[in-house]
Amino acid sequence: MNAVVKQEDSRHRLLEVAATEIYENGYQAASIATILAKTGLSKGALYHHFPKKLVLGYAVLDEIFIPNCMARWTQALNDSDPISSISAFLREGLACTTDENIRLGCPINNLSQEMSPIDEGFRQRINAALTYWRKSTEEAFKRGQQAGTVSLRINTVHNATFFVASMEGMIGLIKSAQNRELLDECTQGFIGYLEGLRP
Amino acid sequence: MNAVVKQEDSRHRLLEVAATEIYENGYQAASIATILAKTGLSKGALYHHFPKKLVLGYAVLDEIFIPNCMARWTQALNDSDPISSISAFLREGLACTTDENIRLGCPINNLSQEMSPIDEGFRQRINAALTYWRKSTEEAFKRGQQAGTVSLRINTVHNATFFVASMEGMIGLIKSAQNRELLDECTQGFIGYLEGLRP
DNA sequence: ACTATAACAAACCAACTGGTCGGTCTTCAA
DNA sequence: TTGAAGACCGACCAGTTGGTTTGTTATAGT
Repeated sequence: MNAVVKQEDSRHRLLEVAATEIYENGYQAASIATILAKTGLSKGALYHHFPKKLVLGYAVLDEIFIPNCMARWTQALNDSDPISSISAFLREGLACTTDENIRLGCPINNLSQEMSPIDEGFRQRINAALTYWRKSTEEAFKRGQQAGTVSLRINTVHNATFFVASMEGMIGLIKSAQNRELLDECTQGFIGYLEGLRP
Repeated sequence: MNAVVKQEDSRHRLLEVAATEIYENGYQAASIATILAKTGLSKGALYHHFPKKLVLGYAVLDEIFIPNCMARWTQALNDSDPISSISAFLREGLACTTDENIRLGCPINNLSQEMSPIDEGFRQRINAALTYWRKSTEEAFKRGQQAGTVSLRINTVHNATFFVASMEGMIGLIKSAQNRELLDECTQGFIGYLEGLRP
């Protein structure tokens, strides 16, 4: 019993330390040695739970990054007035963005930019997450159209895709600017676009 | 004389091979050994022209990536109807985007995401380029307002920032999707947003 | 002709990379 | 009591990393 707890403990600790390490340095530059140092575990422990570094990377994506993002988003969408709720989501994001978030951006987007071209496993996982994000946004727009809060003249597919792209782009832009003001400006431009989707 | 030519030759070759290597793998994962192999030059040659890998990286950014991007953009902007010219730019981008572009995205954005958090030299260079891009877009919007082709009710700063963000985001999104159709959808959503900025 | 210097070449280096392997300790079922 | 398996340790490995050093060749200025 205790052994099982300890196992789950070690696996979890490995996963979380690896997540922050990958978030800070990217997957390729994330060093197994430093992950082990920060967990206090040994190489044997890591390679007992994960056969390769790649598998550890996939696990971080599947079990930490993607669930985290999805939770926050789906929670913000169940509404018949998506434009308002998304705007609120943006404003809330503006408020609760930490300095670390500004510096490091979105973990999924980071991995996407780094790994998509060179590893299919990463790419497919990230693409699935982004596709889900696009689809759920698209459905939110459709619900808005039915409820009369979104213009019937807009194409929900196009705008959902553009929305997700802009979202990732905004976070990325802030990363190189490292400037909160710019995040504010961009958010206002973003909200302006969203308001333009009303009937 | 011949020596000078040869020097410029070697430096240039180094720079260009390094550029494609960095474009493919990112800066950190770009291997000096493979760059040398592809140029046919020796380590002595490289470290004669560039004292460190970092300096080579900066040079690639300063002398290849940034000029390339700037040229294409400023060329697209000198117009009193920026919305039309930007839309045309997007449509042209849609048409002339190679498979490699789809797979690898925008070199500057790649470096931005990878290096901004961990190296100030990269960050400042990229930020300067993006700032220039934002400012020139903002001025294009202003010119449009004076010419009556852009609504006076929009905030040019906010929308210029949002535009640049969306641009980078779109390229990034396509990278993980690796899907031309999605680029088309996103472009249409993008153009829809731009059209909404008219009076 | 002489010399200084630019332009390379290539052997060499310490540090680090992800990954392996033999062994140890604990837990638990038979 | 015994045996098997899970959990973990840490020495070890081959290969790679960016970077240095020593040496050679070619060219330009004097």
